[in-house]
Amino acid sequence: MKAASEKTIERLSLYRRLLRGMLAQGVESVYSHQLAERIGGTAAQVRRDLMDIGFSGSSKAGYDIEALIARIGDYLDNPEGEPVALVGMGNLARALLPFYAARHGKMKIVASFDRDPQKAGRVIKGCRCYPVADLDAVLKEQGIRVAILTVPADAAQRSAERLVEAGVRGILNYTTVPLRLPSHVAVEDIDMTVALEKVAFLARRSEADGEAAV
Amino acid sequence: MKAASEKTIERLSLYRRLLRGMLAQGVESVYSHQLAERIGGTAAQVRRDLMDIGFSGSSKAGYDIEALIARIGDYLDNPEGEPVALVGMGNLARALLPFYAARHGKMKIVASFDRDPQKAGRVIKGCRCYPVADLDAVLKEQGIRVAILTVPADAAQRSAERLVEAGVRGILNYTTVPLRLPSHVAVEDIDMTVALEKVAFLARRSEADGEAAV
DNA sequence: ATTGCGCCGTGAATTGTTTCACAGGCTTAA
DNA sequence: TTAAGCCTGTGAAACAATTCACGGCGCAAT
Repeated sequence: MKAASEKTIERLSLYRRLLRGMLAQGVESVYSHQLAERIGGTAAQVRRDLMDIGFSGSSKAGYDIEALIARIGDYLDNPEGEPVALVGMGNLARALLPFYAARHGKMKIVASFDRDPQKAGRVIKGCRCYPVADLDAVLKEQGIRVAILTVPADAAQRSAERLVEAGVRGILNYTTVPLRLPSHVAVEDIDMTVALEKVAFLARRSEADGEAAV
Repeated sequence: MKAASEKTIERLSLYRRLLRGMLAQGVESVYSHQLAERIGGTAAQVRRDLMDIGFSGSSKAGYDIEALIARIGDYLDNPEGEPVALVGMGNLARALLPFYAARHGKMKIVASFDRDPQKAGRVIKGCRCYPVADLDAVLKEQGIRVAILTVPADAAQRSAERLVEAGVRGILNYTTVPLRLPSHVAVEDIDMTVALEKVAFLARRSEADGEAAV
């Protein structure tokens, strides 16, 4: 059982979400090919992923869903819980908040920050918004090590650096700026512009291929 | 010059954005290692990507920024322009709209759709919102082949299928549901939950590694 | 019992992506 | 005009991820 790859991590998170849904519907076990079909992958890949985290099924009933959810939790989650900060309380952040707030489990947005003094001090959608000046204090006090970055592009790099100084070790970057940070900080970019251009390109390309194949 | 990989497509889109910024600042040319530094990659990778689209620089001045932007445009963009539909006018969509509206170039959100009759018929943030019943007609009339999906999870699969029936060939999926669609349809998932869990996990793992290395 | 079937676990092969490393070109300087 | 330096373009090597393919197990049916 060697360290799972990043791709595997992503799929584990996805498996868990699907499994929770299945469990809620009363399903108790699942075969690799069933799970594969739901995520749009192959059965071998599912088996490989679960092998990577040392989880075993049986040839009879496949994988026990409840046990698998638990195992994925053991593997992915911080047992202490994971407090998260939301930095930059703009429109996007406000749309994201209820989304992440509805999460079950360990991950929880416990504080937000904004430059605008109008916002700071208020409680927005159930989340206390602090002025940026308090960033260091709040993060340290609450032991926050993961942040979601939704500030305007021109503030991105600077904000990220402040976060790292305040002890943050993982940043989910909704900004369009590629962050330059020390390598011990994990950054995950969600680049909505790139994603849209990519899908448009692929749509065109797959159409062209289709024609070519006729 | 064989077909560029998906990873390369993503980077091309990113290069272009950075190059536009550089050009706006009066920079006229760039070396592969400079571009690499900005995206957090290697010089060899940049050169390989540009080679893939048949773009050449010179050893003297590196790559001509203006020409490179143009070349990437030729490669990625639909010369006819690319009208895009936004399906599901919730909070997230409203936050995304101004974001995508600010795009330069070919890509443009020209119509949105919502189940709620209150929203349909209105113009929200400069984008006309139609009732879902008109989906087929509007998409065909405007020749829309790319859509951004921001409906609630329980409507995702069904909405996606309707889009495909109406001629859509690329979907940017903000939903948490993995879509099951014919393989000629390009789907790009933006899974915000998975991304957050991943970054939290990587943050913890890299910390653990750091300790282990001491 | 014994045979057949379907599924898991996994080494090996394959496919895809990144990095290495160097030839060749242009430029500057002695 | 020769030498040195820095950059591009690119085969080849290295690395990573996915898929293949088969042994083995457990159940069901004959």
